[in-house]
Amino acid sequence: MEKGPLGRRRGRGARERILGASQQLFRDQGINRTGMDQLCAEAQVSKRTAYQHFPSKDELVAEYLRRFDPDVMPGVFDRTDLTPRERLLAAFDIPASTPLCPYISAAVELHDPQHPASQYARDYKTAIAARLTETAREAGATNPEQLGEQLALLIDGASARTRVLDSDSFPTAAAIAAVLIDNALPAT
Amino acid sequence: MEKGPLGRRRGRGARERILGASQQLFRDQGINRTGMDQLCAEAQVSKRTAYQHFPSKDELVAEYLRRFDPDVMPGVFDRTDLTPRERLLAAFDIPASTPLCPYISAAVELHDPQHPASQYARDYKTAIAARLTETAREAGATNPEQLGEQLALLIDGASARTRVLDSDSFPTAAAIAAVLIDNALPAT
DNA sequence: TCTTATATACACCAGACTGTGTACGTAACG
DNA sequence: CGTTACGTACACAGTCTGGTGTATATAAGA
Repeated sequence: MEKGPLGRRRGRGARERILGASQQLFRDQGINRTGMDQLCAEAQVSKRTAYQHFPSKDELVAEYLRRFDPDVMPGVFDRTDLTPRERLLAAFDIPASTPLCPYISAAVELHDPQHPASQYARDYKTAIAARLTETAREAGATNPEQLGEQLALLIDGASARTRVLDSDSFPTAAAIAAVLIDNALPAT
Repeated sequence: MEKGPLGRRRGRGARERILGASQQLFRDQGINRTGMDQLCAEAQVSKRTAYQHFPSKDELVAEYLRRFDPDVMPGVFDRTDLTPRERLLAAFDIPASTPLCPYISAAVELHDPQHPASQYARDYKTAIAARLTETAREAGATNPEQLGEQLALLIDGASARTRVLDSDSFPTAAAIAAVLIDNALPAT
């Protein structure tokens, strides 16, 4: 078995299997309803091994959230085939695969702003708002910070509402976004 | 002890104390993190009594949500001293007392659309949207249903974002609401 | 080869959880 | 008064939880 560019992955990759199972189970069942026994069974990893990689479940949850960025909004902001305005709207084209932004879920389930994972949740939310702001600036918005923050709020609103009502709310959010963007751009 | 208009309240009102403690603890700590032992201690009720009033914790949670309506947005929609437009905006004047809409919290924590309480959560969300729609119609919006749904989404977005970021997002939502309302009203 | 890190199987712990069984008060109401 | 419904105290069952101890296998790297 070849070793990767980093010194890691010498064993059989138990750590990655654990994180993979975490993504699936934490999203499908929630964090609190997923026990370590079930998680280890799903990952085909002994419980002892899991606790050799992660000192506690809380730390595993934190790492699960830290690893999440690549999956959400994968290339929306990097699509050069779209105008900045189209890129802002593309952020609302979510194929209903996401049951609920896992960061909102985690913040509710953990219920403790001091939890190591809660910090990652805030960081991620801030990062998304920053990218929206950046794109808004490219689009020529008069107040990019405001527009970015507003669009971020729309995304979270659609996520939450989709979860509670069990029906897709992103189209509604996209409609609002279109209005806001048109209002924020001086003239086209 | 006089008996009320209904045949109820013959005893010493354990049921009301239980529901009162539920409101406080479920909101402050979350549902899953609040055990029945703690809840009964807070309500100064024996655990046996609690289970004589509610067949299970799940049913207690359902009743807790069912009883919630009066507390949220108490008289916003009934304030005759405000114009319909002002009433729509007043819905975003939330004094940061609400940590997170308990219905969103419950939907995330329970994590089961079949749960008896999840139905109440959907009902409540629908009711709020309906009242917003109604007020939007009074205000003369061209598409009241759309505006009502949009404003409801803003409230949920502000709730969720306030929770995750630990900072008040309702002003942002109010700003969006003002834009949407102005856009939806033909002319003033 | 031998050493060392990684993973495994499996039993086990202490605590929290929801929910119940039992026997006992006590206030209301006829 | 006595009856009846409500409430109490307390122990306990059964289960799940996160987390650990121990002894053993296996593959990588020297």
